[in-house]
Amino acid sequence: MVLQKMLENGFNGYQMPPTPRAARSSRRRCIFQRKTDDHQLGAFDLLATVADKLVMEEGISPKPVDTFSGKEQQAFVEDSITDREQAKDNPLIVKSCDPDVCDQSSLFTEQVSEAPLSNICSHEQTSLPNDACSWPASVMASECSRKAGSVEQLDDDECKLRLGIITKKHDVQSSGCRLSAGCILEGESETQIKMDPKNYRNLSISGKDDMCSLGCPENWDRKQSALVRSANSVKFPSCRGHMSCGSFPFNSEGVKIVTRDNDENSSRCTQPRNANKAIRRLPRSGDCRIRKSLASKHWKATPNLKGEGYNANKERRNFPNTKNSYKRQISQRDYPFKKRKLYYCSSASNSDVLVSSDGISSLPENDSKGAALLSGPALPGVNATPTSAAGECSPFQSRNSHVKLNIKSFRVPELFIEIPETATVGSLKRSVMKAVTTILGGGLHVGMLLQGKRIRDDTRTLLQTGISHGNKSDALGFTLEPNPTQASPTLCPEDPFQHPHDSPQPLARSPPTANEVQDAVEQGNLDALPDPLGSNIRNFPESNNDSAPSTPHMSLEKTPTGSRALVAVPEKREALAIVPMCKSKQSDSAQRRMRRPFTVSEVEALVQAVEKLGTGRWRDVKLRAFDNVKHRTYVDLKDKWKTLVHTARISPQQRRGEPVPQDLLDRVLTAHAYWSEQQTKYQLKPQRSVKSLSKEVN
DNA sequence: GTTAGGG
DNA sequence: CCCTAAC
Repeated sequence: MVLQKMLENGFNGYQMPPTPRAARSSRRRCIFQRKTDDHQLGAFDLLATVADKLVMEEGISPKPVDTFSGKEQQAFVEDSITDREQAKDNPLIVKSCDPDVCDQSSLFTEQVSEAPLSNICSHEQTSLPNDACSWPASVMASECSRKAGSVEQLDDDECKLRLGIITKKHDVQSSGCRLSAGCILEGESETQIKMDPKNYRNLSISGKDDMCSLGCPENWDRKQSALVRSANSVKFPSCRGHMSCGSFPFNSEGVKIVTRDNDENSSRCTQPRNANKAIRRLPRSGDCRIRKSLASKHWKATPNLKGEGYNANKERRNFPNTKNSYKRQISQRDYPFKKRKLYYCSSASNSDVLVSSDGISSLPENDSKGAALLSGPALPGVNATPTSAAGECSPFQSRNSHVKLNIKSFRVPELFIEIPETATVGSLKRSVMKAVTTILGGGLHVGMLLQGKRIRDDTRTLLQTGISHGNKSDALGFTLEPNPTQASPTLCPEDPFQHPHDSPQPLARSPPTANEVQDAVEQGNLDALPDPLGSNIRNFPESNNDSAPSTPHMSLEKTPTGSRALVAVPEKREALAIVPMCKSKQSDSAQRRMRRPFTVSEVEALVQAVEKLGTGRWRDVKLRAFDNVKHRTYVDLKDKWKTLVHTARISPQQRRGEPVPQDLLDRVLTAHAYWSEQQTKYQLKPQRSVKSLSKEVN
């Protein structure tokens, strides 16, 4: 029995009660109660269970429509009955109680005659006809779209999984229908597509604090549910609680993005009433500039922590732990004040896909639209009865030829957000929210990847496509792609700082690699900016070059967790199951520091210091000549000296960059020769310390 | 944490 | 500038 299998595989969130053989002519309501410790299980698990149960015990094919009622802390599943006539009047309803509310142990189904559907949710606009189960997925989706008021059209014979995902969108965008994953597998008891509980948690945008975060654990059992609605409008905040798996809280109107942070009083990023507009129209001030850079593997945060007095010792004190942290901090401080590209690395989970059980399906470079990645490889956790493979879409397929897919979570596309460092965390959060909603709000398309290759032929069966049960779990992947026609990526069209090429065009272009992004940031943007040091050069070397002159007022609050974590992870959101971002290699490496060529003044100061202190005492050199220049570490000075020596030795024609006065180069060679000699002497005569030598020099 | 040196 | 071995 399927249920049994599920239990064996750890899917024990629900206990199936003895089910009364309900007369199909009556409306039934099954109430599932979850154990508290299984609260992380998502609605999809429930639905899968229900679907299986229905198939196994009732012999009925679930109808791919379900609704969730977060407000009531319940999830409902409406299933059609094979007998259309009966089904029409007597839908089977499966209800899941909120784990926090319901008793843990009991789980039962009850036959409820004449259970008023309307009490559960407004079905009129969300339900598909009871015979919808017999429709081709595309038809169903179309119908769903139609009912939902969406223009979304699906390709014919689209995989039902896709259907489910897409329709979920409708569910949020309007009062549209929603397809349950469990129902996707119609007619086959063995087939099940369910969300992995753990990953399921990574799917949503938290509604708890009205903030966009990825990885809300309890998605459907929110106090407020957008799904319980009477009209087409969905309230954003409530809706968010439901953002499970493809259901994005997006409303065509009346969406108000509210963050919990009240620290932002600025009006620069106010929330427009219209979500789409909100996204498109960011304040003229240009503070919010959000660009999506496609699909990369992760988000990076390039934080900038300025305003902290600097000295080497302090630097060390502040970042005593690791070299990396030290480096990272320095890096953060180093970022130019003018334009800052913040890569939000909310978490690996945000960016990382979720794919199959064991792996991550990488997003191919050519998968341009892949903003969100959803992959669903074979589900290892489920006992498979592997056979050949078959298209799950077809109810007529052999019973034994089904592919089991497990969609653990999906990935939020990489966002490119530019925001002034004077902006508050609150505004930043809102920016992220806008970016996310912008990308997702336009609707989603689902793409499929097999072995990294995009599957474009929707008419082929899974078997023909090569998707079989024996596939490696990471072979198959799904991508959730923003709908190019609806998404309004241009968040700040009026932003004076936004150049045409900065406009998000995520949907159409290939996802840039991390390097590409970086290049874009550094070359296209950062480097184009005036040298921040330029105005400070005169004060060199004693001046505090690093204190971003142009932002004297800046009072960027330091983020405890560092700016890299800025976004995504709200400090106290225990609920957010966010995978540590440091998992990925990319996110592991901090953003490379911006290149800051040494100025002649700096070179002079360096040469002078080295002449006095000698080589090999870079920390002292740093303290002596660059003590208040945050962005120059002793390693930098050492490196610069190295390059200076090299530069001095090559012909002027070979030199690049800002020319260093020959006299300085001469001094470099002289000092280098001298100290090299001293070093040699030191090695030969250990009794004479380098320090004493330097004193002699002084 | 610093230094030295390769990349 | 990054990385890291070596100290």
